[in-house]
Formats: sequence, C-alpha cells, structure tokens
Amino acid sequence: MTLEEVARLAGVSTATVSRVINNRGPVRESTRRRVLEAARRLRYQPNLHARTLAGGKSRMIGMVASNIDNPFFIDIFRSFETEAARHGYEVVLKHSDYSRKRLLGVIETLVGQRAAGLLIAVAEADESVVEELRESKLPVVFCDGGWASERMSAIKVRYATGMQRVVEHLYGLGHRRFAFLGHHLGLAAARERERAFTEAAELHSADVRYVIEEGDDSPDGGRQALQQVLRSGLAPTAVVCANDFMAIGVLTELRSHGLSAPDDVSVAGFDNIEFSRHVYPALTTVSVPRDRMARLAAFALIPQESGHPKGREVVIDPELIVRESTGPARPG
Amino acid sequence: MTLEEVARLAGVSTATVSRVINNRGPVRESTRRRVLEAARRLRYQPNLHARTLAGGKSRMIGMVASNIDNPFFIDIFRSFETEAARHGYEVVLKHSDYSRKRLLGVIETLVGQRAAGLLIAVAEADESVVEELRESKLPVVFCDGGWASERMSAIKVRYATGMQRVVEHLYGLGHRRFAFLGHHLGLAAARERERAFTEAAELHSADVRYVIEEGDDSPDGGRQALQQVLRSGLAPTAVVCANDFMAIGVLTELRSHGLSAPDDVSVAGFDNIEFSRHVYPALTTVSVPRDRMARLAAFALIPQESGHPKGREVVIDPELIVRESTGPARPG
DNA sequence: TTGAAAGCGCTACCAA
DNA sequence: TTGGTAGCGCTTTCAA
Repeated sequence: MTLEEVARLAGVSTATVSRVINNRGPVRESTRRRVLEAARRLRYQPNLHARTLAGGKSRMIGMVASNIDNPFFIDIFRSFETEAARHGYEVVLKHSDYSRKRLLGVIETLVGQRAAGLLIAVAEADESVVEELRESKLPVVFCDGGWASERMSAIKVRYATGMQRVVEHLYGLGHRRFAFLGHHLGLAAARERERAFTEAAELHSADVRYVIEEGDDSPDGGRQALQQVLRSGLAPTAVVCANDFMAIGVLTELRSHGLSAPDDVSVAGFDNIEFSRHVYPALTTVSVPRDRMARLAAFALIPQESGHPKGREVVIDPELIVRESTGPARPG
Repeated sequence: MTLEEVARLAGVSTATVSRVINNRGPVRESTRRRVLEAARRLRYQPNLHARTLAGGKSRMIGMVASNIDNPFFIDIFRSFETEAARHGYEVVLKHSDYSRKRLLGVIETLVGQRAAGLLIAVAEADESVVEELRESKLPVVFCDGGWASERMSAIKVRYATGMQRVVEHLYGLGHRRFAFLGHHLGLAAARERERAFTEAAELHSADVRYVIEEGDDSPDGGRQALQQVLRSGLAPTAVVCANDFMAIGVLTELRSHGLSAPDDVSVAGFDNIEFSRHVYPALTTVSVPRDRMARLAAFALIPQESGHPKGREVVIDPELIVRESTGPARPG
C-alpha cells in the first residue's frame, strides 16, 4: 500500500522505489524490475496527497463555471481540458450556481488543493472575489467577467458588437417592439449582455420600444421570462435572449401559446450552443467561440518556455448566425 | 501561509492553531480569538493535501460519467452532489468519454486521492474495471452497468420494460418497420438498451422488421445514424433511439430530408432529459428518474449510523412518456 | 487549556 | 547506482 512496503518487499530503499515509480534518476534495470514487480504484487497506488505535499507543486488547474447545466460552460471545459492535457495538466471542473458565496468556497478549496492555476468562468465575480483571487497568488484567467491585472488575464466577448448585430438584423426585418430576456441581472457580468442590448436598441430610440425581463439561466427560465413579457402589454415582435439556453425555452413557450416563430414572433439567442441547431425553428444566434476562448485561457494559464505569461485582456468579436427563428416583422 | 507561521504570530503552538481552525478540543476564548486574528492577517489557507495526509481520511466522493456532454449525466451529478453535501461530502465529477483506458486512469487518480467512495456512471465498465475497483477496497456504486457484490452496489434500469413500452406504443399505432439507433454497441452496458429493443421487437417477429444503426452519443451521432438508416432500404416508420440526446439530432435530420415527425416518421427517445420537452415535436420518451438513482447512490455510498451499507442491486422501472413525436403509422 | 512531538506517504538532496 | 534522511503542512495522542 505505501512506498515503504514496496521498498521492503523489493529489498531496496524508499528513495529507489520513488525513482522507479517516477522514472527519474538512474536505476539498474534489474532493480527496476524488482521494484515494479513488488509494486504490482502489493497493488501499490501512490498517495497523491503525500506526493503533492512532498513535491510542493501540482499539475492541476481548477475551472469554476456558474452553471454546469448550460452546455456553454461544458464546451469551454472540454476544449480547455484538451488543451491543458497536451501540457500535462489535469483540470477539475467546479460550479458555483451563480452564488458568490459558493464561488468563494470553491476557490478556497482549489487554493487549498494548491491548484496550479484557476479558470474562472462565472458571472458573479465582483471586487471581493478578485481580491481573494489576487491574494492567492495563483495565475488566474477570467472568462467573461473579471478584469486583467498582474497575474490575471481576462478573456472577454464584445457583447456590444454581438447585440448590435442582432438588433440591426431584427430592425432591418422591420421589428420595432422588442423584449430582452436575461438572467441574474444583479450580477455585473450577466448584466453586460443586457446593457449591450439596451445600447443597441437605444440607437433606434426614435422608433424602437422594449421591455426587459429576467428568468433563471435555463430553458424554463426563458419560458417564465416570456410569460412575464406576454403579460406586460407590449406585444413584442422580437425576443432577444441573453443566451441560447434560455431561448430554447422561449420557443417552447411561444408554441404553447399558439404563437409561432418566426411568423408571429422572432427569437434570437446568444452563444451558439449545439442545441441551438436542433430546436425548431433553428435558432438565430451569435457565435461565441468557446474553443478559441479555451485555447487563450490555456495559453494564459500554462507556463510557456518563455516563462509565465503576463496578465492581459483579450476581447473576442462574436458573429451573427442567422437561422430560422427570425424573420420579417408581422405588419401591424 | 502555514499553520506554523500562524502559530508563531499568535504566540501559540501548532496544536492549538489546529484546534482553533477545526473547532475541536478546548481552547480559551481569548486564545481562540488571537489565533483567528493571526490566521486572518496572514490570509492562512490550510493545505488540503497535508490535512488529508495527516488525517488519513477524506470526505470526497468521485463520480465518473461516460459523457459530460449528455445532460443525463449532469443531472445525476447534480442530484448526487446535493445529497452528498447534506452529509458533508464533496463530489468531484470526472469523465471518461466511453474509453476504458481513460476510465482506468480516472479511477486510479481518484483512488490516489483517497476518495471516500466512487460513483461509476459509465457504459464501459467491464470485468477488468470491476476487478480494479474491487481491489481499491473503496465503496463503489455503479449507475447502469457493473454488478453488485461485497462493497459494490449497482443501480440499474429495467430497460426491457422501458423498451417494451416504447415498442408496444408504436406497434399499437400501427408501426411495423422500425429502426433502432444506438451508440457504443461494443460496450455491454450500452448494448443493454439495444438488446431490450430487440427483444421487444421480437415479440412481434411475425410482422415487425427492424434495422440497428450506430452513432456517437450526441445529436450529431443521431443524425448520422439516421442517414445510414435512410440509405438502408428499409424505410422505417418508427425510429427508436437509445437516448434523447441522439433522438434530438434525429428530429433535425428528418427535417432536413423534408420528412416530419410524427406524420412521416415517429421518433422516440429514452431518459427524458429536459431538452426532450423543448425540441419540436416534443419527444416521446422513457423517464429514467435520475434524482431517485442519485439518492439511491448516495445512500449506498455514504456511511449511515448503522454502519456501511452492503452492496446490493436496485432495479428501477422506467415509465413511458408519450408526447408529440410519435403518432399513427402512415398507411402504405 | 496548552505544548511537544510523532507520524501521514512521498520527494529530493547529499553521501556513499 | 543506491541509501539515508530531512522535510512538506497538518492532525493527534500524551504530558504538562
């Protein structure tokens, strides 16, 4: 079970066993085989805690996402994990459910585990979180939300551009009454999308009207937000959602009211998750390149030959993807 | 940074600091405050590796899923995590991508981390994996696949029942030509669903014909499998999928061929993931109660007052949920 | 109520 | 090529 037992059985010192197990330093082939055999017989499994404690460093990067139900975050995780693995790093995925308190707890755990770096893909990172992160001295990358500074990078999406494209697209189709459905509007990062929408809409303040509603970050959250909208009086012809995950529920809710997209109401999402292609009608959305973000994150987190990358900010321009859920506004 | 530094600053021994930090043993209130203050000033973060190493045990349960893209597994994880948290356990989610090799590696890591237990929700667990697990001496629960034995429980779904209900439903609607779309048919656990379908279909061997196709466990996998089917000659009027995740893609692919469900082809899924309600037409499926499975898993994994639960097998009967994607077979 | 000290299992350095 | 051994940071007796 322990290195020492293996050493005893093999008739060598623990130092030698360690060398064999880690393929480090010179070991005579015969000794090597003897040790391996002993380890196998004893079904030796190195204690990772002891190893990390003795070694000092770890090859583990922690990623925390707001909501693992939303495939958007899973996509980032997968790409990031693949990239990290190429450099010999393991990544563990944690989630915070949009709770600042949970986030703090998760970060604490990750720091306690002596993670080699942190990828923070959450909407609830405020100053206190950033402060806590800074004190941890760990390299950190924010994906959406947070700010760049020494040792901390930020990968952002230019929501202004994305939302502007959505609104222009819809405006061009004749839409004048909009609804924006968001989630966690109390959180700065989540609010960015709302603000981007508002700004884009205000460019047409002369003839555009809109309402903002809030729901959970889930299809059902989208449904519920839409219900609010439908009760609100303003009968929008276009519904812009903070993300695809919510938009998917909007489509369902519309249908249950006997309304159809895009004939009665146009619907747009954001993110371009895979599901957006499989709903009906296929969702018009804005592509947020998770793989590119993940690669950038990996680059910022993993020490390169040239030493550790300095904290910097990268802003990504998203692209409009027009599919079937948006169309000409109904006259009247 | 370390316990010792805190002790020095507070002018006490490390033993006392440990007591304070862990709220264990008697400590004079004034001392306690002094220590806490020192810890705060130093921004002390306990090293979890040292703690686990010294303490011997951990409150961490590892869960490994085949495919974290499939929301089915995420649902299990979330319910399980909630349940585990109530008992003071943390759970870490890992994935194996249906690779036996990756699974073995992940298990090794978890064992090396001295997990308190393992929840194995994979299709690729064969004898060698079970053997490895048995040797780890850890309490293990299989969710779908695997076998019960000393210290190992298995939570299974009676696929035979579920598939039979699907087939009977479809047969009753007049369908006689079927296709079954599955994934990883080389893996025993994944094959169970196929076998269940086959058995159900064979009950009507007199007048039912069917083909089996395989794709990835993803919507695109479903699409591709359907393409095979459409090329196969047998023009099925009903497509039964191994799970909803694949079925979702089938709906999309059908549409791209100008076919519509359920008018031209009926489609049924399995699992009842949330998305199945949001596709169009809403998917007829079989409910697999993830929350119940997760609770059973937690019960089997977490030591109760009555000592550690013995390995046992629980079989769950799934229920048919008829929605809009299935309908009467087209005459002809 | 507090402290000293013996580990937990492993790595890494220094000698041999 | 090998062994001895001093830690890594924490918990936990056992004494004081």
